[in-house]
Amino acid sequence: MSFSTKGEYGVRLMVQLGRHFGTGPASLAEIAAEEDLPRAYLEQLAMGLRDAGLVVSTRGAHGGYELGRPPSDIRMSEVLRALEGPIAPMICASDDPEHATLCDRASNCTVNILWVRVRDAIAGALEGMTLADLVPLRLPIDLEAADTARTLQGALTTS
Amino acid sequence: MSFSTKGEYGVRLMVQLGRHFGTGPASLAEIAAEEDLPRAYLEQLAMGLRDAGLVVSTRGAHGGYELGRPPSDIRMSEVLRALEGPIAPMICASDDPEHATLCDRASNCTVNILWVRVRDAIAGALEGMTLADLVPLRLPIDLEAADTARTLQGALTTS
DNA sequence: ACTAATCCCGACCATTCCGGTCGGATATAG
DNA sequence: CTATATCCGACCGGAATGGTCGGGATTAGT
Repeated sequence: MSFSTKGEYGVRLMVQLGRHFGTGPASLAEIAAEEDLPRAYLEQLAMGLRDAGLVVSTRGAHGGYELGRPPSDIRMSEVLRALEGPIAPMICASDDPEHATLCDRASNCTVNILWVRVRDAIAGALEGMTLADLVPLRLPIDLEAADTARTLQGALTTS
Repeated sequence: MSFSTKGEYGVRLMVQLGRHFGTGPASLAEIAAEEDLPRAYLEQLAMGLRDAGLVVSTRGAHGGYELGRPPSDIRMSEVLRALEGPIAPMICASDDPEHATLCDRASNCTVNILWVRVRDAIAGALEGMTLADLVPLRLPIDLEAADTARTLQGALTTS
């Protein structure tokens, strides 16, 4: 169970764009250096994010990418959907109705409800965070988040 | 974002074993036929589940596999960990402390908290279900589960 | 003892996916 | 005109993984 590195790199790209927010377009070369990621590969990801409307591109000299909206207005669920497609821990439990393929053995398939629950859990976690939560370098929010995570986990394991 | 088919097939295997619970060992050939899965491949999965102590094997004629514990005593988190290894949406956010590799750029990495939250959400969802929830063919519990899922989703999207 | 059924297990194959590269077209600032 | 960007399709190599094969060990029934 894991996200692809497309997701990882893409999120890191978005975070950097978040840090540059308001200062005009940032070139991919710049960001590739900051995050130590392959520039050519970031191009692919940036184009996907642009097609999803999350990012605006400016071509030519002094061009680059910038966020289309303030970071606090970008839910992480949107970001990962743009990068990795519909959230679907299993083919038969996809976000996207278009993409969902019914179990061919729907009669026997009681398993589906498991994947659906997992999917909703993931979607919920992603829905609950915005890019703004990830932009700051390290602030009190770090500890705070760790705390809430810990209490959440506690609540779950004791239930 | 998805589980491997190892997870899918393995869960279906476990569900079948759950249905055979109490009636002695079930052969893989039998289960392969019931679920229309490749028998040779199920062997690999069954052995992993056996090593994890979730199933017990009996060799020889009329042998097979059976659950080591009643279905209601088997958390789905255990099953998927046995099948797919530690729950880790990202390498830097693994369940297993052994397996976790720290971000090399821990200073910059505010992203980690995102993956940790997702991981906890997944683990929570899996922890909250047992094999017994998946065994019944289709009973009232189906509708009930669908209902709770729907309300859960509602709670999440409105939060 | 013989046989059939079954797990056990390692070696192996084939393919798909995906991270990543390259090269060139297009656009723009200076 | 040139330097700097994005843009975009074609391509590559390797890893992961779904899946197969064959043979050995073990046991039940006869």
